[in-house]
Amino acid sequence: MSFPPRYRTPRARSRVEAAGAESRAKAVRAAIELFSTAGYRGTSIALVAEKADLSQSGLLHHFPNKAALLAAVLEHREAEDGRFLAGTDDRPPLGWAAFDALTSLVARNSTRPELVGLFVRLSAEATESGHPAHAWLLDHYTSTRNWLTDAIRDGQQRGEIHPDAPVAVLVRLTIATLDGLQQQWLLDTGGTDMVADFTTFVSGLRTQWDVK
Amino acid sequence: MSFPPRYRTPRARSRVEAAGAESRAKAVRAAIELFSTAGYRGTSIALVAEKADLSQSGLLHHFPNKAALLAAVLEHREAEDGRFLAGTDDRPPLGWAAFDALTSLVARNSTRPELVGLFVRLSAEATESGHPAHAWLLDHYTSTRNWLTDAIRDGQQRGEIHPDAPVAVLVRLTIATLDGLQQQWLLDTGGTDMVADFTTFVSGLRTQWDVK
DNA sequence: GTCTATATTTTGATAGAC
DNA sequence: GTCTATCAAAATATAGAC
Repeated sequence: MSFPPRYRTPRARSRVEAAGAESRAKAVRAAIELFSTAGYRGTSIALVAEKADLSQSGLLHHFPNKAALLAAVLEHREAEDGRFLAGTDDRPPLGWAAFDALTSLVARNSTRPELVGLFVRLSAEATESGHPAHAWLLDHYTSTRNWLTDAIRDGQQRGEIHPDAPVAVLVRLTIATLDGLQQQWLLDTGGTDMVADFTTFVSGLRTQWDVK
Repeated sequence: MSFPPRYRTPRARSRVEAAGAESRAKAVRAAIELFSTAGYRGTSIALVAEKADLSQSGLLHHFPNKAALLAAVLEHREAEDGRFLAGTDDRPPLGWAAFDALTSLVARNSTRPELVGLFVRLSAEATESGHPAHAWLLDHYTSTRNWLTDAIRDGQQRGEIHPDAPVAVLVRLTIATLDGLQQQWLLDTGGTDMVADFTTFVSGLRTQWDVK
């Protein structure tokens, strides 16, 4: 984990605590909205506070500083993702099914421009090694890459994906496609269909590396 | 053009003008370096000035404001690109040759992390409609898309690329791949080989859509 | 063309009352 | 938990001397 959890594990709350938690959650939502359009650097905590109907100090009561707010945002995002890719089952999708799961993820993302914006902007910002989300970003890419690598390898072992498929390259290309499509989708005035495009990409992979 | 040119067209300069132009160019170079790591929003003009061995006001003598500095940076980038994709010939590469030209571009980029960083960061920042580089970014994507679209269509007409190839989708996927690989390349500690990955992508396209 | 000095705003953060 | 008041630092920009 790149950021230590600042939420306590859920438990029964007194009424006062519940009110506080609500403000906090409101602040996180506001931060997501603003970070996703102006980025982390581009949004002031004052603006987040305003959007959350709090004073600046009221906001800073919940987070020691701006970086902590970002940490909470990232945490929330991961939680909302809720291990989406793990599938509704307990078992993660493997082989080509992993690509289907990714397609579902794209479909879901295309209804959530805020989350896409958040990710695209933070990904670019946090490439810098000093950025407060740098560790998170590294972790995100590493785990995504590992997950997809394992899925493809499993497909090869089960004779579903061709053994000659260059796994590492395909993993990087797939992730690149996902990221790049999001970038274009954000920029476009609604013209591009991420799902259709990614589907085409996947079917290209299949025609080349499917064992049939 | 999204930004009006602020450089005059080259001509003979007096010695005083030459000194001024040198400071200006130095500032642009410094700005590129800083924008490419911390982004536009993340770098102050004071820092750019320092890196260019100028006072802040000395820098602002050449550019009315920060946005103008950014405009000069973008202009410089386009100039340095020097219509790289147009090829060394007078004629732009068409059909599969366009993808070879893109591969060359990737190879060139992989020796210039500053330019890649600049583009990746600005692309993400400038997705926002209020950003000073927003128009530039739109223009950049539009012209790239048009160029590649025309190249593929030409390949189809000459019987080099399969007529059933979904041109618009391939264009978006190719651009997405380029952008996404740059993102990963920036993040990585030197592990990924953009050129090799993109080459694999292109050969995938060829095996699927080449007319042979 | 370049500098020093300064004005103005914005930002992140703290202190302390309620 | 939330607010008002306040601070110190940083950032953009301008004025005017040289």
